[in-house]
Amino acid sequence: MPELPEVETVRQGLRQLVLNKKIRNVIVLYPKIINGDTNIFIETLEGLTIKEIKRRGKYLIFNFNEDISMVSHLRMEGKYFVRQAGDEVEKHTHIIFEFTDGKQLRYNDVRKFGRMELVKTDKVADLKCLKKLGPEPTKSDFSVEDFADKLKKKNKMIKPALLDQNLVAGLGNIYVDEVLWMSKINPETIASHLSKNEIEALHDAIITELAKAVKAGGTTIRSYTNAFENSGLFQFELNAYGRTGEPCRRCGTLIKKIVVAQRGTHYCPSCQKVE
DNA sequence: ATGGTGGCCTGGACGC
DNA sequence: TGCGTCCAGGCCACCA
Repeated sequence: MPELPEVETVRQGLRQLVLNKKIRNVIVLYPKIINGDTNIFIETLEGLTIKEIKRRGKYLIFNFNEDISMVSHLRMEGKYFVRQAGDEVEKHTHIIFEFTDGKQLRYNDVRKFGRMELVKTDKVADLKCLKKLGPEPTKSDFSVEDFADKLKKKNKMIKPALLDQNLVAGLGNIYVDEVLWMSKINPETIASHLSKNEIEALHDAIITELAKAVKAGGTTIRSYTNAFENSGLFQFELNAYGRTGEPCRRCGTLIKKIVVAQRGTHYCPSCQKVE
């Protein structure tokens, strides 16, 4: 579910809720969520304290003491929330981190797609999944020159190219539709065919839109909530995603939904023509 | 190396 | 009401 703005919002909430808490024990109800040996996962975490929570792309990174980190990906519907020991365990809760103060951090995931794994803190950056991530979508990390060079070599459509996390990290189906609408690019345009102006507009839209969505606390379409179980607000600012049949806010043409690379794709057939 | 497909899971919306 | 079908915010293994 969550894309960069939602993961960042979860991170900020979790920092407020569980930073400096010490794990008393870990209960694993659905082991497939954990990459690697479940017993080692449990034994390693017991007695450790959460010192910091970071993010890279859509990955959450929990830093513990003892040079241990946990890399966690929520995929489509993963959520973290806090409960009190003894509270009824809800239906889709798969992992429970019980703290020494009686609070619990619970990982809940209806579709069981999420994954987490332990790694030495100094080896986090070497993880295969993190190594292939492109730059963070910020002014300081995301260079328009590098972006243009990579796009020139891509022979696939721009939508799947942006969903691939190695061009730039953090975009998912919602925000790809949004940044393409914003920069007036048709989602089926072959990436290498984009003009310099289009690339610059796209680059700018990626940085601006994701930052705006972080400020709004992310987008809640169906199930996403932050660590406090609140919805985001960015759905009210969407221009393309989920607006099938509604008028384009620029030109009034009805937003159309098609399938691109097996993903539902929303765009304005007038503003976003293939060049 | 690159680009395209199926699979992982469950539940909600919709049509009959 | 009940059943079947389709769809869903992501990623990886695998194929040509």
